[in-house]
Order: sequence, then C-alpha cells, then structure tokens
Amino acid sequence: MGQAEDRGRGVYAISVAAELVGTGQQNLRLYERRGLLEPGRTLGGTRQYSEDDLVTLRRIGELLDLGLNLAGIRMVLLLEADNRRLEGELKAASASRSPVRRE
DNA sequence: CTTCTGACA
DNA sequence: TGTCAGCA
Repeated sequence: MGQAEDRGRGVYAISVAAELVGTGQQNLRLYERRGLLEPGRTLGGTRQYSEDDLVTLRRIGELLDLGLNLAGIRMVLLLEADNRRLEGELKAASASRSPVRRE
C-alpha cells in the first residue's frame, strides 16, 4: 500500500499549493507561523506541501468560513488529530479483544 | 523561492 | 483580525 506514503510525500511548491486551495502564498506562510500546519522543507529552505497538507489547508478554509480565527482553528486541528489517533487506538483495542468474548 | 512591512475591510 | 501587494 504505497498510498499512505504518497499522501505524506506528494510535494507542491507554495505557489501551486496556494492556487490549489484558493488562497495567497502569504496566507500559507501565516498559517505556518501560527502553528496551523508544518509543511516539509527542502535543504534549501523552500516549503514542500504534501497531499495531507492540502487537506488541512482546505479544512482551514472551511473553519475560516465558519468564522473561527486562526487560534481557534489551530485548536480544532489539534483536537481532530488527537481524535483520529484515539479512534485508531479504540479500533485496535477492540480488534485485539477476542471477538467471541465480550466483557 | 524566502522574510518583512504596510494598507485595507 | 485576516488578506493581499510590494519590496529586499
């Protein structure tokens, strides 16, 4: 399954990432400064936006439309990430329990 | 490509 | 406060 790896490696320059999500390059840099996301960097220091980064970027746009400020969006993203992790743990925990016996 | 600065709603 | 334009 190389798809999960492609997700984190699909790389876009800030100019194409900005155009893909419909915003300016300046905003993407601001989002990073405010801790909303952390795109990869080349050895030269240029940002590399992955497919996952584009997803969170579009999520940021949604939250922005809902009226949240960047600080609020940062917390939502953190909580959602935490939630996905817990969901995975819960799923793994229920799978490790023997399906026939429930407590 | 980068950071920074200022103007606008 | 977030967005955008221009500069170095």
